[in-house]
Amino acid sequence: MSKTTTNKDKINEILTRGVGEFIDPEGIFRKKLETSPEKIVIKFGVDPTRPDIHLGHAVVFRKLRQLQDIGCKVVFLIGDYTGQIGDPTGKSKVRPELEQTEIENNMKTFTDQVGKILNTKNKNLFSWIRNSDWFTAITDIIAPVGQKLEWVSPSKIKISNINANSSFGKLLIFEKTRMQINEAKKKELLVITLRSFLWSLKHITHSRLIERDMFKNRIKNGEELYLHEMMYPVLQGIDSFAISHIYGSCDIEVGGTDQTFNMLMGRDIMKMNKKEPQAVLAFKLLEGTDGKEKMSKSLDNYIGITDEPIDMYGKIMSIPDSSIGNYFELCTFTTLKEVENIRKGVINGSIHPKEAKMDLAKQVVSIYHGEKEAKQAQDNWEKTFSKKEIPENVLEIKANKEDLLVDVLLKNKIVESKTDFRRLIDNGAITNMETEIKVASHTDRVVSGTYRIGKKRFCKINIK
RNA sequence: GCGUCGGUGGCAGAGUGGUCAAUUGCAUUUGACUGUAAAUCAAACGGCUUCGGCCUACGUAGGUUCGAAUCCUACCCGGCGCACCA
Repeated sequence: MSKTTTNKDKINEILTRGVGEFIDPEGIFRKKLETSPEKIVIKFGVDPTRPDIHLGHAVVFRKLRQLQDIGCKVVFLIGDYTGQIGDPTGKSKVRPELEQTEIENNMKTFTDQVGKILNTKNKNLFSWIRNSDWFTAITDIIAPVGQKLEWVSPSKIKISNINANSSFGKLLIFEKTRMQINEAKKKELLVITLRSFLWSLKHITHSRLIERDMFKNRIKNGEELYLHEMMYPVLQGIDSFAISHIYGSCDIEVGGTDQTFNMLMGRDIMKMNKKEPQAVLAFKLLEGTDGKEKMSKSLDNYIGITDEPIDMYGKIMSIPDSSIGNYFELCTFTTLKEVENIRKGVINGSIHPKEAKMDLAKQVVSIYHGEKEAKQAQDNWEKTFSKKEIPENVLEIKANKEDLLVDVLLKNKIVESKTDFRRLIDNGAITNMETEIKVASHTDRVVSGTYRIGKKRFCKINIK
């Protein structure tokens, strides 16, 4: 097989696996990907408030990694400015300096996590920028009261004691905090003013906006539709234009299928600004461990990529059978052909769903923690749940022998409250695994040993 | 701005003076069955308790009453309708 064919296969896989929609009408993106991938800039929008990454996000990141591997550059777009508008409190003030450090800290933990999947070190392959960089107006800047600045001109002339909230002070802060100058080394600033914003709006019709399903449904149900919500797709589109301007191009935007409309809006806005419109790659959404809703932190049905191997393994084992196929497709490297076989096998009964899930869990844990850890997690899982033995790595707790069991468990946050503890006792949910005796009284003193609380909670109590 | 309806436990949503820690559904927890799956069945689901009770909760603050989620007053927030608009 020649090199080009291998690449074509790879590219095909990238553009189809787990993909809900791929929009590239003129085939420009595909062609560029085949001929000069190192010139490609990929935009990915990141919510600044959500630093914990789960397998659902990982689907996209893994895809981005594959694109990096053939030379594409990934740009994270932090929607900090647009995030503030959506913020219901509406009280957050723009304090660029504070925010800059805060966001940089967030991004640090974020890139640390993402770094498990993506290459976030190589500047040719990775960069990030926040959209407040071009949306913030100088007058938006509010410095802490009384803050003073000093300015040194190119000819070494010093001006001290500048009131940070004066126009000049704001200008200095503005200039100093623009990432497009500091990071992307642009000489001229791109700033979206009301004028340029309205100019963009001039090209977008009402009917174009309400094509969006979500908007349509709201209108149909007689629900409210606020103007700022309608502006979101426009702002997101302007982001694409901005990235194109700052990084030279913005060839494709990736996101979940729920973002398709917004991402398409970027094409319109780029066209009207005489930029090459981005392609759009929308991913199927991964369902959570409940198998119903999409994976999200707020629904508590997520599997974090930094979850301990044992937890990760266990959570995957608890997904419903109907999700096995999707998880294989979206979370592993198993070939699509093989995934199809597994899907069919599980349905017609030739593959035991439990076996399929164990394979799945092991593969996923391997990706994030390595094969050795995955093997251990599997052994531990089998030992604990198939053979009902005491698991490894149980939380160990020290206690005094006159302590009550309730207090020990409560102190270590294993039970929520004393009442919670009573309920568990009444239901026979707490067992000493060594003596195999169920704890029957609310007022028992601690006995050393390993306890099982319900199905999933374990702890080992050592008496001092 | 005027009118009107409403704000209840994680969510949805009953309750309109005492029997209300508050019907019900979803979610959650536990037990049974299993493959720690789903489905199903059973139970629990504010906190503390010497198991008698006690304390805290129905937007916020007051008031009426022996007694308030329920009535009154003010305020805050939201939906809907009407009007107005540089």
